[in-house]
Amino acid sequence: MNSAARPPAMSDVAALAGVSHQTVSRVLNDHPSVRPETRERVTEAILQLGYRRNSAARTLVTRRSGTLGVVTPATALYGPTSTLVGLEEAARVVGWFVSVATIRQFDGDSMHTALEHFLGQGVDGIAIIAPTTEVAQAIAAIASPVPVVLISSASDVPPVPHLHAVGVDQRHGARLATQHLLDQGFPDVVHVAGPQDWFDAQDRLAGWREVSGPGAPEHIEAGWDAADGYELGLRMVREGLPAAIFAANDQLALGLLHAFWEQGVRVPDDVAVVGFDDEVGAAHYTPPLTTVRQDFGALGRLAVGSLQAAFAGEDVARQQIPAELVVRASSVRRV
Amino acid sequence: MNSAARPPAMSDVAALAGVSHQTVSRVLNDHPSVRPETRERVTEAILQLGYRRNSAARTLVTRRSGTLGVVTPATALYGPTSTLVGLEEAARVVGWFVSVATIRQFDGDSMHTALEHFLGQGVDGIAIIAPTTEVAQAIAAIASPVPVVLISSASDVPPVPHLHAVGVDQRHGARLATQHLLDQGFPDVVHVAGPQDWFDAQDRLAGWREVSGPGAPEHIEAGWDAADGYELGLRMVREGLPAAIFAANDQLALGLLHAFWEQGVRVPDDVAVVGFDDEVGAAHYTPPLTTVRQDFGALGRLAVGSLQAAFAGEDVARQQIPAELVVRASSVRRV
DNA sequence: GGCACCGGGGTGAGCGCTCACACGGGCGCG
DNA sequence: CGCGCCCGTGTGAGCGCTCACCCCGGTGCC
Repeated sequence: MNSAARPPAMSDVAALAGVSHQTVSRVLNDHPSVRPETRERVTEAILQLGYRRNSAARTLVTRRSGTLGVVTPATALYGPTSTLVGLEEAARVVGWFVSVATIRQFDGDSMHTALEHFLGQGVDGIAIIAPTTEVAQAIAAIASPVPVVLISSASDVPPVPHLHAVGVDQRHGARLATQHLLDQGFPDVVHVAGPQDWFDAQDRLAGWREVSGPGAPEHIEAGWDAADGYELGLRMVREGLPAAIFAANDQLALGLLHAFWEQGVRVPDDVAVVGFDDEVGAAHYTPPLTTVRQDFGALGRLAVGSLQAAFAGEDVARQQIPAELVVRASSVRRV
Repeated sequence: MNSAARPPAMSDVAALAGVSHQTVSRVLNDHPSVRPETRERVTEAILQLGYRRNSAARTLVTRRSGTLGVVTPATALYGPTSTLVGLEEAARVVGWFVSVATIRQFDGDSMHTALEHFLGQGVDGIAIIAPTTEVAQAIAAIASPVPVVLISSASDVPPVPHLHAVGVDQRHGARLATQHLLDQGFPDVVHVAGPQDWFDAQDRLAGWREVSGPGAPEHIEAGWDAADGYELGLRMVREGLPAAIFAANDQLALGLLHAFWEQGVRVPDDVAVVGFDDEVGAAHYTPPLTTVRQDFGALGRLAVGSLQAAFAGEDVARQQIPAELVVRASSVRRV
């Protein structure tokens, strides 16, 4: 075993197969003009030596690393992590590696650090699971030599060169949820909105407003956490319950359900609740939660496709994926 | 602007600063013997040119990519995603990049593909969020030229060179949960176990058995999903309720709570429930769930530390982190 | 028969960096 | 005063690959 010494290089394979290093390269890159028997000889030498192409050398000369950098918030939240998984799978299909950087804060500094991190690494493209307006502004301010795709529903991403944007149509999802509640006969629908510096929160609010109309009550702004929903739920019980609530995500809805259950308020009889995300477990909340599902697999594919288009020099418009309503017990009054 | 042409190289910086490329390299690598004024001149040239060190070239010559490969299941499950986040943060602290590969199945083929993927990329080390025995066996069968750390509670990982293992002490956590229920005065504790090809499930079962003793009723094996817990809960209601249940994860517990709530069984009055994971939202289940929390940040640091030790040639034993019990309403009978 | 052309394959340069080593000058010390 | 040593810096090789180009021999066509 010479395992520890130095991994085999292309020249070693070439020597063993009795060809030039260039022929080995041709075999590796599926170049057509190699005789089948030569190809086979090379392939066997590769196997025998346990040869693996050195990607650093390849990257050095081609100036392409085949790596996609993904910036994601440092949380185990359902949306971002699902998006990450979707991205990884889509990237792998087209032969890209995925490198990850998490950020704790969405300020310009963190974003700048993360981008530098990736650019120094030589990624070919960057995807940013970028929820807040602040992030978007930070991105816009940084001149990236590689294409960047912003994954968010941002309806108003500033038009920056190299900056694409894809997302699930949050507004559409919010319309579905709100309309569903209205269709159930609830006279009006209160919206518990997420932090308004998040695009998703903005768009869910906008979708709700489109359907509920100008006469609807004001929305209530909250965070994303179940604790926020819980506090709010308790306050509602004290100050008066609406007929129906559209919560900006499932965690908020979960907190509301908790508060209502604790206070003896029945859902959906006393108040109907709809969430957003269809988190793992949402089908087993008490009661099972009506919510809006996003196709993160499709989202990942869309993001990757968008980057590929960017490489090809195409100027892709913003692309959106429709959302899907999942109706469960929390919004359907028993007859 | 010559931006599109070719990114500036070390030699460009050197020319601008009036030094040799080697001096630039020394500045970049914080080599002590550079005069402060020279250093400053170089630094300024770097800034002026927007120079970024080409990591491919660096990797090529040093044979170190500074990249950690992480293999993780392709799910948004709380445990794996939290571990991933913990790993990324720990890796970044020591200056490593994190590259991710997700796998859908835990068979040897998938693992082999993922490892080849990383080895071809030239990672310096690999962390495997490796839940099943099958994965561990697959790893053991692959000779990796770089250190591999298995992140799992596996008590019986086969001793393979270069294969380290770290984890949260699942058995300890299970003992805490079970003992807590016994301390509350519940005569016996039924365990709803996870899939027994998962290390975590095995160890949680083992910990439960250690405390509950041989006289305890048989455990019930299930999956990891809330749906499994729900089915089981319904069956328990039909066939007879235990006094207390220790579920192998929070999702199972959530399903149980759902079934019980639906059937009018009160928790914890009729049956107490404890979960495992302390997922986001567990504090707002109905009722709030007593569960076992794992410190994923510490886990990531431990894994990274273990790899660093491997680089240093140390032969590190398996390392475990204690778990922590979080008591909430689902297991505490109201007085 | 001469020439173009194409399949199959080889040669050499160079990507941008680090490493080993060389080199000159100042300083301490015998 | 001479020698050695260290500080600060430069020189050149080479990491393993791809790209541009060259070369040779067989085939088809005028």
